[in-house]
Amino acid sequence: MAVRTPDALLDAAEALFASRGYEGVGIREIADRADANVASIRYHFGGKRELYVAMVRRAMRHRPTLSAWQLLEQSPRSRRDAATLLCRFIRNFLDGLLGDSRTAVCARLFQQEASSPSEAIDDVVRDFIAPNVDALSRTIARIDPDRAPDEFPRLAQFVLGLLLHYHVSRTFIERLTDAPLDRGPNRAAVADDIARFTLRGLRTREDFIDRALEESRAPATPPPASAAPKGTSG
Amino acid sequence: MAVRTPDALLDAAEALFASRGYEGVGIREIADRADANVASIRYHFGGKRELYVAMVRRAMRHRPTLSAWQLLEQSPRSRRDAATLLCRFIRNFLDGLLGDSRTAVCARLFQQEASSPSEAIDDVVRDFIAPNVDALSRTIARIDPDRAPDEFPRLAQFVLGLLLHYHVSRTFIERLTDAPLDRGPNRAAVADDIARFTLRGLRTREDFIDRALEESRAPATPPPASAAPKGTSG
DNA sequence: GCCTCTTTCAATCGATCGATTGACTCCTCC
DNA sequence: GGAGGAGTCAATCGATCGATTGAAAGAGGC
Repeated sequence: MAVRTPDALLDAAEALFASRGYEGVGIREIADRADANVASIRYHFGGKRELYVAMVRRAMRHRPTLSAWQLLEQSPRSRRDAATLLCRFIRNFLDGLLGDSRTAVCARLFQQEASSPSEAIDDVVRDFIAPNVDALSRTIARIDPDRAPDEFPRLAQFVLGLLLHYHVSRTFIERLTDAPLDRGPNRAAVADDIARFTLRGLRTREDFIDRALEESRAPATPPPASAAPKGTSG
Repeated sequence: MAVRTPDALLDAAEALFASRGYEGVGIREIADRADANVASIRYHFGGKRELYVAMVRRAMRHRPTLSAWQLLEQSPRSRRDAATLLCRFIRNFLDGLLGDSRTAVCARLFQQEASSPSEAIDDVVRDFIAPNVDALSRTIARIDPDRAPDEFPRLAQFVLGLLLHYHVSRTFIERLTDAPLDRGPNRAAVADDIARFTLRGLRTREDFIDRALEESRAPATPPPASAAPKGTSG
């Protein structure tokens, strides 16, 4: 057998719960998708509820592997570098959010936990939201440092709000504009506009904004020199 | 009898579906809350699904009565007036969203329709989202007119994203900051920061921002003189 | 071979779901 | 007073829900 039953159940539960919600999915469908027996859910997890909580916890623990958030682990050395990094993050995050990646799944679970919290909500905050808001706050502090320290988390929420809106309200936005967010050109234009709007909100000089947007389109590392910023395990 | 059974069913359905979702509520609970019999749902609407759709349609048709959106029916005569109006709208909208008003119910239904659309989604777009985005776009066009016309709807989405984020992610934001958004001071601070962030994103002059925020705290009509801008039916 | 522990499986549990029935009450019109 | 439609009601339908059972299958130790 390729994967053990508990993992297969968690995978199936993640896909189904994320797309149709807790009440919208029955344990039989989960078991079928996982090629397992219904009773295996009770055997391995205790019940439907416990499976859901375990699935959310696991999904949130996978946060460090999401590429957009990895970007924010860098420490930009100047305001301009920080602005470039933020542009890169915004584009990367939006790509993950509107594509079919794990970011979208996380966002959907995030949304469900927000509207009806489960026992896993503490894990969602601790393992996912708090670290991400921290990292975003730090980058923002580099861009617009002349603020009281307690302002940065709120500004981080603003950036998150702008981005998540295109996930939460995607159905409506696509219906209003008749422009699908699936493909590249429209999505890239949205990312650019969000970046511009955000940098202006962070009091970035106009010429910095243009340069940051341009530099953020370069492939990998922000400036040519300096040590490689990779901090992941491998 | 105070209200007719169909209205009582719609009222009960609105409260229950908005808070727990379509799958999370049974028709018996709806009927109980409405002091009606289960069979009355089938008799008056045809079934659970039809009741839900009728409820959403009715809720969206009540949009013009939401106070924040009424504000945007004004036509500000200057950029500064427009900025003041936007500040007022942001504060008013956030108050409705985080309070217990009909705005919050609409937002919750909006959210559910976005994540799993029903047959009522066209009505949501036509009766609620499109007019509101239009009104917001027009105000934004007054504040930052030197843009291509197709940019304004997107900027309106940005404002909506910033605001709705405090509804969608409210659970997490309150847990992160340990500051409840129920009462006034914190909520007002959030509204001020959103307004400042937005106006900067709309390239408003800094001295205009300060004055707009200050003026927006005045009670009713923006400037002292001029005709009363009320355009509602009554 | 035999015992033990883990895991899987078909079958079934009681509860609840939305839908539906047929009798009953109430009001109106003739 | 009686016919007829509108609306309400308790009761029940089959289906599905999550939970649970006991037997069967597999793996490892002796």
